[in-house]
Amino acid sequence: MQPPAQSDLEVYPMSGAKARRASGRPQLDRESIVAAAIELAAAGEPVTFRGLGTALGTDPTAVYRHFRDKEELVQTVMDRLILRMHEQLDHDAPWREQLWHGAVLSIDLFAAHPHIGVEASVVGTGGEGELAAINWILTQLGRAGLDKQQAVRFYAAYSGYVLAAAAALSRQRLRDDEGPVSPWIGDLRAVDAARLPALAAVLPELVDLVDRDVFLTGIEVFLDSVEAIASSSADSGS
Amino acid sequence: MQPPAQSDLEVYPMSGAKARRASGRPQLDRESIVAAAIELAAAGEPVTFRGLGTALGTDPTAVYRHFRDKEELVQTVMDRLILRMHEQLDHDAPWREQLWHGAVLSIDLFAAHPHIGVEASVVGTGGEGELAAINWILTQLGRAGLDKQQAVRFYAAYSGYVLAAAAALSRQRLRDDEGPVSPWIGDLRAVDAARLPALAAVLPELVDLVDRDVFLTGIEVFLDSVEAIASSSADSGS
DNA sequence: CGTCGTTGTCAACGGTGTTGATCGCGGCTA
DNA sequence: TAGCCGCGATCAACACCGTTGACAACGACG
Repeated sequence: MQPPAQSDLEVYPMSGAKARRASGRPQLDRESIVAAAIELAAAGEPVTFRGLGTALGTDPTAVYRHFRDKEELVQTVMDRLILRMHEQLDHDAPWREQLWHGAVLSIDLFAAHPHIGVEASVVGTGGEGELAAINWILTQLGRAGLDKQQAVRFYAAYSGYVLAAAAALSRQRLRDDEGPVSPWIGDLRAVDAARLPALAAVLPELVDLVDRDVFLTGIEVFLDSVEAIASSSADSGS
Repeated sequence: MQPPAQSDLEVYPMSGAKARRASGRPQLDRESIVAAAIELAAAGEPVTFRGLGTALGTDPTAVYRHFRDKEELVQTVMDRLILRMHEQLDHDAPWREQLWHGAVLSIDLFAAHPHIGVEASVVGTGGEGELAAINWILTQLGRAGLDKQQAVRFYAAYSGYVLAAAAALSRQRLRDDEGPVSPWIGDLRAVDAARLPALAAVLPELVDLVDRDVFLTGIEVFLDSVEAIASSSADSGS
């Protein structure tokens, strides 16, 4: 985790007048590219090959020597973010606290890198971080008292929901940057109480759920249901 | 639904030699544009201004006279799809059947229009369809026995999850079109049983969860938990 | 010492959303 | 009825994006 000698980016003697070469030998590797991408995303800027190029002091297309696609790049970056989340967990805490904390960390981490976070619900990294996260979730669900079948089902629900939340929140962050908007539900003055009674009845509660809280309450719902299922199956089990 | 006189596209006498005009008067309106967009999406083709133009027999940029953005277009299309889902529901069925059916309908409808569905988890239409859907979900949750607070919380969880599922499934449909891929979890031969025991233990169950079933089981989880919460609060209530 | 693979460079392509000026038709007003 | 005027379609162009292929420099290797 200690930052390796990474600052030697433009320190080459540069024989000619033109700045064309800058290519001694190594220059780029997956690590530095991913780091630059995360930095860009953290600054709220879009992660683009050209932007990556200027950030790294190289030609944009040089990235293609280390990543086949933009998709492979984004996947790697996302996997790194998931890994960060996983590292910040307290693996000795009670299962419910861990799952809660992990969800909050994921959502906030992705929302802090919006241009990456938007893609969250739609990719699936297949990398080290994701595998570790799956294993962790399954472990906690097992500790909660779920059997294998139940754990797998709840895993799908949990991760799907968290990633969706992260994507939606990132999206919102991006929109807020380019102009203030009304809360997450479109224009709720248009709600006709006669035609949509159930909606109108809970309108104040809905407006209270802003931003991040919308999703966090969803997580609580999920954790509640884990407890409910676990205890009920424990009843029938003993 | 009957096709209106829409075939008069290039049949104008055309005073000059050039085919430039073709513009009598009406030509386009929001309705026909949305219909064309849905048709494109249903064919698995990307919804693009240029493609929309050729499909409608007009200049691509003509669409801008009826929609401010591409985003506004996509939102409108999505809202129309949600409306279709809502219309196909049996509003007299038991709440659990309705919520289940609605989830299945949503997921399948979006997956049948992949290039629109991918955006599902990330937009939020704010239109008529979405409002009707919210009202419907809240109504069913109320019938299930949840109070207002609980209903709002479960609504967030339910809709977020369904949309995420739709987006993920659409994504998968698109990928499958351009080349067969391994199942939803990346490369699971790389799983190290010693480092990731919980994952390795349920690996067969995970592989069984393919495609759409991954998400449908998640829906069941949510519905189970609705029942659990509702009955437990009914206990403490009486 | 010559060859070869790796890696950065450069120019270019095709596709995207989006904008501005232009123009023709139809409805409105004088 | 004659003339204005605005709305909607058009066309050309812009900026940006991911991606490709040919090329050049450098280290490694036989």
